[in-house]
Amino acid sequence: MSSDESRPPSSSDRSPEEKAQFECLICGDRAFGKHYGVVACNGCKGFFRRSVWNANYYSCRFDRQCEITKDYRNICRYCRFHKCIAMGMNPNAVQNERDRNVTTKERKRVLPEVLFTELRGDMSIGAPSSVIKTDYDEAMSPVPYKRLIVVKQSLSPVPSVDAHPVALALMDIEANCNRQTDPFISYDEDNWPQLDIPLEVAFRHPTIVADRTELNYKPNRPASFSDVRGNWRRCFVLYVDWARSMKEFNELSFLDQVITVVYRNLT
Amino acid sequence: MSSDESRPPSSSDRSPEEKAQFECLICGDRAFGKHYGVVACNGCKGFFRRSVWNANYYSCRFDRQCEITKDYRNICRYCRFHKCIAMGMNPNAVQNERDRNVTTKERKRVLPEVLFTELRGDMSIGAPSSVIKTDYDEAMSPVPYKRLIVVKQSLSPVPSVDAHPVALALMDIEANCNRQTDPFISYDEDNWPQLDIPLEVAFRHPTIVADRTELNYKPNRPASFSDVRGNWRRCFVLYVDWARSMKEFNELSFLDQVITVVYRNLT
DNA sequence: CGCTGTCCACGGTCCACAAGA
DNA sequence: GTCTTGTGGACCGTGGACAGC
Ligand SMILES: [Zn+2]
Ligand SMILES: [Zn+2]
Ligand SMILES: [Zn+2]
Ligand SMILES: [Zn+2]
Repeated sequence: MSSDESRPPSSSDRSPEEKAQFECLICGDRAFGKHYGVVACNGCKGFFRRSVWNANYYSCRFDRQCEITKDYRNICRYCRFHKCIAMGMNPNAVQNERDRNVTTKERKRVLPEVLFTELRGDMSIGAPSSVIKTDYDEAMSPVPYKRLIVVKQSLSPVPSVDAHPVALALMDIEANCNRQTDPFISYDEDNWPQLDIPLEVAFRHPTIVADRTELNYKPNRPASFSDVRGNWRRCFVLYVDWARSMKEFNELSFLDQVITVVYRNLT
Repeated sequence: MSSDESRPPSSSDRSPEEKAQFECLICGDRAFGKHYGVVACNGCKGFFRRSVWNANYYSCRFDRQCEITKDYRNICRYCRFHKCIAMGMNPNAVQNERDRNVTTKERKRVLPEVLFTELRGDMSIGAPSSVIKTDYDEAMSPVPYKRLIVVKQSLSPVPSVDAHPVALALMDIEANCNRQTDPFISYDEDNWPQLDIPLEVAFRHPTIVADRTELNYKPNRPASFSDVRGNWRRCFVLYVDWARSMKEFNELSFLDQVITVVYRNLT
């Protein structure tokens, strides 16, 4: 996670006067310790937690390169959240809601307890239209925590993307999803970061997984493992775009189910 | 999780690599040994200790049936603490900062041969109003450790609850205390668990002692030993409810004293 | 209202130590 | 003496509450 810092990054002193202070890796504000794996200030800590919890879709009004500093960190939530991820903040470290404390007046918060199904065995899905027919009531079985996990070493044989039904299905998806690209590409194609994030977070912030690079289905060379992984991640974003475009017609939990059906946990 | 570990539940290996792991009886998290008499994880261990120490009143926001699992164990303190008790965690094994030297025998004492009989003939207490008048400065005498002990075998003859002044006094207590019932009854009436807990803990978490079943003072049959014990436990909860309802007017220590005056330790 | 961030209570990991075996 | 076992406690990083914006 964190490379060997010259100093131990744990906030050793809680003594009131001389508490060791560090610099928030996100915004540069002063920090007193690690949060979700990263030396961060309290503001970025709370922001990250709320971002993981709340069902907000962030978008950047500018060119996705907003600089995040102490004074301007609230200008763009999209770029702030992406910097949190880029700096290594771990969404899995965000825990569940806890018991409330007695001192409060009754406050109501609706936490959508999204459950995902576990898909075992082969990834045998058809076109998206057939996926939609999946009975998701049955799929609501209590498997509490699904994650989207992408590791760098792809060891098992991976079928060619071009021949896979997923890829075939993708080609039928709406053309505007296919055409959707991002103006600013943040990931180096040969050096994708590893990911291990809750599927829900990935669904809500798909560009964490991959940038919307231009899609190209024509084969031009034998695919390497890196190619396959990159394609897979790009396809995930494409699927999410597609699913989100039907958001008006479906329940959110249902869409989560669709995503879950498509991508199974690779652990 | 270590599922197939069918070894005796003493954490034999502390060796770094293959330390034997068990499953916390409370939440299912991995555990390395017994805590307070029960195979439990470190989290439940600390939670139980703090619950016995701190002056917190837990309450369940839901229906008192919250499932306690690793991921969701912090959602309801009430149900977590009750599960600790139900699984056999022994509050007496929680030591105090002061008297640290508790013998292992004391810690491992499950439920000794100590007999409880509070409903003896000479327990002449009057109505609660008279109890309030008790000089509690005198009662403040250093009696550090009171226990509420209920064992299953009630051997000595016990007078009928209906004729006892305790029962008579209860009938004068506020009607809303009488009417207070719990939506979910967890104890099987014919199979109460034995109890041996500090009185303070019982005072703070009365539903450990008994559920708030509907009260009925009318005699309809000769009371069995089981009936008397059940009534006594139910009455204890009623008394605690009553005492707590006057919390605004009295010091907590005073209330503890009241309870202590009413129920004395027979160890 | 809704989001932000300060501040605080508490959760859980890890360790020293004490009592037995 | 060593080893096992289970304490309390320090510690850091969680979430909660609430005021401010
Ligand atoms: Zn920051
Ligand atoms: Zn931006
Ligand atoms: Zn546990
Ligand atoms: Zn509960």
